[in-house]
Amino acid sequence: MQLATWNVNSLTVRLPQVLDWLAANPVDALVLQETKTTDDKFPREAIEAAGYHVAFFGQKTYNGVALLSKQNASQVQKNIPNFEDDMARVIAATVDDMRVIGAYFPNGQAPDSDKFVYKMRWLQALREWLQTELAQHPKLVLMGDFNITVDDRDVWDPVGLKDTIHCTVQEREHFQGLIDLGLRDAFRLFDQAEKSYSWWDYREFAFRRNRGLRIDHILVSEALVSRVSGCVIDKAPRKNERPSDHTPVVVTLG
DNA sequence: ATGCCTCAGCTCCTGAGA
Repeated sequence: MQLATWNVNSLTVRLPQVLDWLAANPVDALVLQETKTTDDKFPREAIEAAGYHVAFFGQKTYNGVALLSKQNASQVQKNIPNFEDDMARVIAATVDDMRVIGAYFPNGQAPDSDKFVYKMRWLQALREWLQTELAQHPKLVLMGDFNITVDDRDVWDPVGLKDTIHCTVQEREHFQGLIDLGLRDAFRLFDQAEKSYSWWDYREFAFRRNRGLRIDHILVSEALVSRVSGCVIDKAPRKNERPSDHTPVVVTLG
């Protein structure tokens, strides 16, 4: 079984790439972030025609998430319960025997901004909700665009970007808070190439120069760790014409 | 360079992304 996450930066623009990628990588579930489309315009038919069930939760212009799955998804949850939020950032569902959560974490903009304050509040609410989710669903996968680098290995220039957005101590403490709930960073369960990233700026030939960040993650609960047989970043879609700035991350479970 | 790309939209500029 394979699960994947991809921030597509507009599903309207990237739908053909998503369908092509699924044809080549028929994963059992795929969560998307930054669909940037309202639910009435969501391309449900095209995705169902590709053999996937789909649950989605969007808004105009910004944010928006979706969960595609070969098996039917039940108990669909949109956003964090009991956390007031204007933004469509979370979609969760039960697929097979697993709770699958796709999330688009707030960007945060800058450590001294109001958006950073919101990011901290959102992270705290996510952690509290996940604690209850884990109690109900010990087999749980949290994946998406975290907008957090876990440590300096995830940063192309850790000196120059020290304490900047995605690299602050506060963000990393929140990431560790998720780990402390009993989750593991699937990518680091395995030996990986140095300078492995999941996002590259569109500017300054950042992809070609591999000036990137690893901010897209897949966390698996302890109950699933023994089943995880691999986790890779698929850089191929970043080489497409009109690529997303993010590329998919894929985990394989036995 | 508060820039460099890319996307959406109250679209020919602006806000946001990371």
